[in-house]
Amino acid sequence: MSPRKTTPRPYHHGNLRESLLAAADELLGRAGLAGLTLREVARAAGVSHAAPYHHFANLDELLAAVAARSFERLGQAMAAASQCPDAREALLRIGDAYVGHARAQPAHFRLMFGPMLARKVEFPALAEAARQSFDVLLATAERYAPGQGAAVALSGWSLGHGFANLAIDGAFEGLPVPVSPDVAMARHLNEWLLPVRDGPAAPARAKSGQRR
Amino acid sequence: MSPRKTTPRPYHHGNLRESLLAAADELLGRAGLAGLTLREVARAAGVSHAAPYHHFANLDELLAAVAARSFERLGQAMAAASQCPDAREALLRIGDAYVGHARAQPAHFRLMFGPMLARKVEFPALAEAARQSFDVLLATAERYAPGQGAAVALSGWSLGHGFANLAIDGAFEGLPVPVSPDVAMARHLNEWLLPVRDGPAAPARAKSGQRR
DNA sequence: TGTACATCAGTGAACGCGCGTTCACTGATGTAC
DNA sequence: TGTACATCAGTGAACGCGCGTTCACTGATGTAC
Repeated sequence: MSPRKTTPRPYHHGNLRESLLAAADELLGRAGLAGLTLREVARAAGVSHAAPYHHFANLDELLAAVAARSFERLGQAMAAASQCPDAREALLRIGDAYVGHARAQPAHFRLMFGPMLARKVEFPALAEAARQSFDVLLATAERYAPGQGAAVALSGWSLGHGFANLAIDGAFEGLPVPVSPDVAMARHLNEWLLPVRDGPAAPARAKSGQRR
Repeated sequence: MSPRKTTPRPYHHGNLRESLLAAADELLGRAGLAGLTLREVARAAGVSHAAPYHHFANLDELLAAVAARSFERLGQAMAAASQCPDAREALLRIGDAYVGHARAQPAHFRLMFGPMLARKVEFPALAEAARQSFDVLLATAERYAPGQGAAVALSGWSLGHGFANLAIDGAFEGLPVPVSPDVAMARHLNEWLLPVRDGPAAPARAKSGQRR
């Protein structure tokens, strides 16, 4: 058998778009947001740095695609969590999934809510993926507190999002209180936000914090 | 009177460090985090781009100093809000100050919780300013719910921080629920988190969301 | 009060870097007949 | 099944950019005597 030096890379890749996205995904986790450049992605995918331009108009478009994919994964995890029959527990598990996602892939999390999200009008796939994630949360919140789903969803989202960001940014380090930046801690705070309900006939919450 | 072309800038500036910080502060608001470069700061302060190196070892040190100043301003606003005799109202006002600060200076807010905070060990002034802000919150939370200050503080911080971030990142735009990314909305969610207490003898909250 | 001198705080040229993007090109693929 | 040709998806050189940082320098300031 004649020794072939290296497997000759086919001139035409076949599925470079997917390969680029996969490479970008991996690179984002390894090098962070600042390390996610077009040239570095091309390098990781094993093609010349000009090749990506046949699949993405520019860097922003690739970033938006990576962000959209992350949102899809998050949405799927949240949807799975929402299957729990008990609405309150479902909300808590959604929170677990959210914070878990942020902690497992902090750079992805930052990208998802970074400058691309503000330009979601330009990137329909990203906007759609983000909306679907929110829909899962909203539906479950509505199930938990009929008629007050929006308030519950926004409170829970804010709390989970804030905790996740503070955790991955290291804001909790060195604080004079016992706090671990993990999912268990987030759930504890989330439970605080979600009183156990008596059942379908439970009295609705007061409008403006007048409950006790 | 002989027409002097321009007021001759003195070779020695006198207080360049302060001028650089002020210029950086202004620039951050105008050009965002990505626009905050050493060269641009020097330009804005009217000195050569090498001059800052006599006052800051490198870019990171300047960024950390700007972040520390922002934290000091936030801490002062929070401290003022905490003066309210009613502890619950004081907590709500601290939240107002927090979200208001984020909305008024989103780029500053991002810098404060950005990569510099994770390296707070290297920047004592930043760590100190951040800690003082948290202390204000913690003390007020403890006043509101003696013995449970930490949980209240962390819940409120997470909620306010998450809301602020989602608001300035544009995450609320286009959502299928009525939500305005402003201080009033944040206060509404915060009230949800903080039940009205009966007084010093009010029953303590259940440990794990068992209240209703 | 003068003077010599060390130190301080600026200047401007220069370095190297990696980036996004463009361009002419070329090899591979698909298709009409 | 062959063949001519259009289109597609790569390559590699090149452009210009602004950045952080370094360096030798110089003018201004402060101080010892």
